[in-house]
Amino acid sequence: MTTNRDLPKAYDAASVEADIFQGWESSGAFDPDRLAALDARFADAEPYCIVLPPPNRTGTLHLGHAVMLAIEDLLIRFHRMSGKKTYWVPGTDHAAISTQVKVEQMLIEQGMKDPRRELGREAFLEKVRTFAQSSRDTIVSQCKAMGASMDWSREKYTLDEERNAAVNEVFRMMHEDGLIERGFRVVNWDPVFKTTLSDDEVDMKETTARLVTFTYDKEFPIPVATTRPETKFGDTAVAVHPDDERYKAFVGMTFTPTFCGKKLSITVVADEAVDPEFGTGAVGVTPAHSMTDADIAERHGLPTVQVIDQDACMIVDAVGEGFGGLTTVEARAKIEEMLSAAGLVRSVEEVPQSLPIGQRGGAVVEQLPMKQWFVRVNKPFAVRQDTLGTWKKGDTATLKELMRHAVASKLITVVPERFDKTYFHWVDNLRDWCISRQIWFGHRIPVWYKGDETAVSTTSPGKGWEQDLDTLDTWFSSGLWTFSTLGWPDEKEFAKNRAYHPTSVLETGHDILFFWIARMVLMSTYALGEVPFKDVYLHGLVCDEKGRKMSKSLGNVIDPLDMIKKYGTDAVRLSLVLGTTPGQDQKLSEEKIEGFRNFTNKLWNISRFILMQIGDEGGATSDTPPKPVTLADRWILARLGEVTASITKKIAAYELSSAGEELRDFTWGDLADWYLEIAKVEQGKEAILTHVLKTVLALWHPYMPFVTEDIWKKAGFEGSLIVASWPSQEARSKKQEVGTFEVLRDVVTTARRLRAENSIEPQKEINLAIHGASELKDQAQNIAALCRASTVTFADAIPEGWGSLSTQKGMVGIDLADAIDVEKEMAKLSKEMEEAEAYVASLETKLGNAEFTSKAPVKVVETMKTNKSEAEAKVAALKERIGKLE
RNA sequence: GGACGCAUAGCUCAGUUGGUUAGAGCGUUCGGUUCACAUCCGAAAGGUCCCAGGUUCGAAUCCUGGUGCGUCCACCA
Repeated sequence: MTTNRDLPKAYDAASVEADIFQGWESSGAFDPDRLAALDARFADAEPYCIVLPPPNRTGTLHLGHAVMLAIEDLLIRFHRMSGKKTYWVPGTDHAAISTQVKVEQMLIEQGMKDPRRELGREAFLEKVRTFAQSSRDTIVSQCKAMGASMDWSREKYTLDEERNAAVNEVFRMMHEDGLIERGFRVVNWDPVFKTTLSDDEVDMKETTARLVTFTYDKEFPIPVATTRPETKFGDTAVAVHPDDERYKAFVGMTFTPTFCGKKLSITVVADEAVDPEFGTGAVGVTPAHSMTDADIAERHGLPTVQVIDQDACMIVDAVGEGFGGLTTVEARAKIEEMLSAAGLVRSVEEVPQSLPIGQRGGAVVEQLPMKQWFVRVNKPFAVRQDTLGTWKKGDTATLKELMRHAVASKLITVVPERFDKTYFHWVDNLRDWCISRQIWFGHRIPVWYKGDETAVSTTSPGKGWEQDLDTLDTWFSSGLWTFSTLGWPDEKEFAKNRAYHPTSVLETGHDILFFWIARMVLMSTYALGEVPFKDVYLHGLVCDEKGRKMSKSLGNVIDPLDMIKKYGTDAVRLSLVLGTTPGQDQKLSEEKIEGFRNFTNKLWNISRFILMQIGDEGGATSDTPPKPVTLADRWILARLGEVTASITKKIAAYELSSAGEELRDFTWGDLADWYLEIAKVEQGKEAILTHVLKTVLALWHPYMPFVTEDIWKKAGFEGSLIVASWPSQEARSKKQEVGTFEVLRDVVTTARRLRAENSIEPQKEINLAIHGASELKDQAQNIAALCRASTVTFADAIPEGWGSLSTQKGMVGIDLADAIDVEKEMAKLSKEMEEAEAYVASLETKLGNAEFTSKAPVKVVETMKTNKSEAEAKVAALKERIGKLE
């Protein structure tokens, strides 16, 4: 074996990462079917599968994606090392409207006025496809830069042929089951992009509006209030609360007022939805332009009159003279003017209002009645197969019930758990899902019409059939992602991958719970009768150091690639995983990344030191832990076992941050600061050092794959770390060893403090006396080295004239060559004694309390007793010392 | 309007079923040319665990109420 164990002084991530990644990829470690060729233990291994939440092909990856990749890669690497056959499915999302809008805006910036009209459907789509392709290339290279160990040879795309087959099949099935229907209903309409939007694609923007209270005409008895006077041409009723005494007499009556030159037919209806406290307690009902009004209209069988068209203009035929063709805003002003002139306005006030805004383009969304395709979430249907262990084939259920049950039954576990509630709330309030879009980029609605749309087909279209021009909501295809990527509906292909579904975990940002997670549950429970994943892990959003969302307009965006170049991928990954909590938004600063760059370098130097100790020939490479010789050996091996067991448990429980922090504290605080320092004194530790290094590199690998793999190779360890075995968690209950070592630490730290307090030059060697830690008698050599002492004596008392400090249960002293300030020394010791006595007293009180000793667990009482005797020993030592000084 | 989250050292955050004297990183101060590392080493200072009650032998932790900040959902015309 040729090794090059002379590492440079500092780790240089940029110079090695690309090669390391290349090595992994070509080795086949990312491909579940090639793992067995790398290590036999994968041959009949349990499957572990994550589907990558496919990034949108709208540009480049941001820190949110980086978090996702860091966490998923961590989980994949952990499970791969643990011996699972890991399959991380990569892919991208066409993101229909987002991508189309983006390209449209780019073309407009390049000088086109109306790109869609100018280019036509095919030429425009070609532009979109070109953009999507280049975006995809960028995304793939960014994923690789993050070290993501997914198999790009199996890449999927939400808009490729196989996924289209899945989309068409699910559509066909749902249509057959009556779950997808075409209907004339009020939908969200974006008048700028000229497409419908789902409820989830509409945001509410806080503004103020003029609330006008008026009557339709002089004779109409009930005043109503509105912020949208222009829609009032479409009013077909006035609704009041059933218990409202003011209006009871009018309920059931129909009036025919003339509103701004147009004759209306207004029926007064009683409906629970009306709040009698608000405004006049009466609502003008406009079924065509409000979903809530549409609901009221349905309950009372009221007609619908549309007054606004798809350009957000008034419809000529439906409105009063002079209004046809005006925009809604123009019409609004004109109506208020006319009402006012006619003396019909009771009051006008500014009120806060939430305006519906299209999530992508920012246009004010109109609610219009249109003929569209809907997924019926509340409609009972006969399930196609045994479902979720609860419904037998043929049983009746609704999609909403399936969605609810998947999580309520704990078939899916959500981390953090509290998002259950959010999910249930969303599911319970879900309305039918409008899935047809009037944009061009996306899956075509798989429906063909003949004649005057009288004949409809969802399968093979013949001659004379025309396909629906609309496309599907992008979430329809992403909802199928967990199984469409595994080959469904192709039976042969899906059979090959069957063991991977349900996938192991779905990891994504909590902001996407409704859009995506819920829809995957819907699709999977419907089409397969099973959940799409067993666990859901939701990470928080990445904000800037002030807690603000990163955005281009604020100029606070941190580009992951910049950070990777500057600090290395491992540092970026650590900064995104450690110091975070699932579901909790995190603040990220460049300083944080820098701190973790320092840690990667620390690990590098720990390795460098160990490799120098081992030398080119030395060091056992056997996996069985070597025999410890000294206290420090026993301690480090015990701690290593403890830490391995603990972080294994934590990672399995998704406590990724905590596990990483524990490992960091061990690596830096135990291994580097103590064990390696002692190794400089106690020679001949090649075997243990090698074992510890191998174990630590393996434990760190899921978190920081590059530096660990680099060291592994340079150390000449066998094979590739990516497929090395996860360290065994052999239980090592060596509590007493750990305890004794803690005493050593305490003594050394106290002696160092004593040095610092007395301003003893660092190079100067001291004489050290230790009182009350006789178990350390065989550690004199280590203590001497760690404290820079020329002599170490274990004494019953600290000699007079020496400086001293108390330890946990005794004292240490150093020879100050009679340069001691007795008064100062006394003051210091008295203070220490006071504190120690107070502590003893408080413990005495507690231990003297019969209620405490009888009710508290034995363990707690025992620890307290130990503490008390230690503190008492300390007090005794202090007392003696003070006595001497006096 | 509803739901959820957060509030602990100057800053960012841990604190896992309630249990010793509440921790870490960064920052600060002091000291360092110790042959792995100054991207480092040693030491120190720094806390009314948001407030008020309650439960308990015992509360940062559980309960009630309040305050401040944030997120999501709904939305009153």
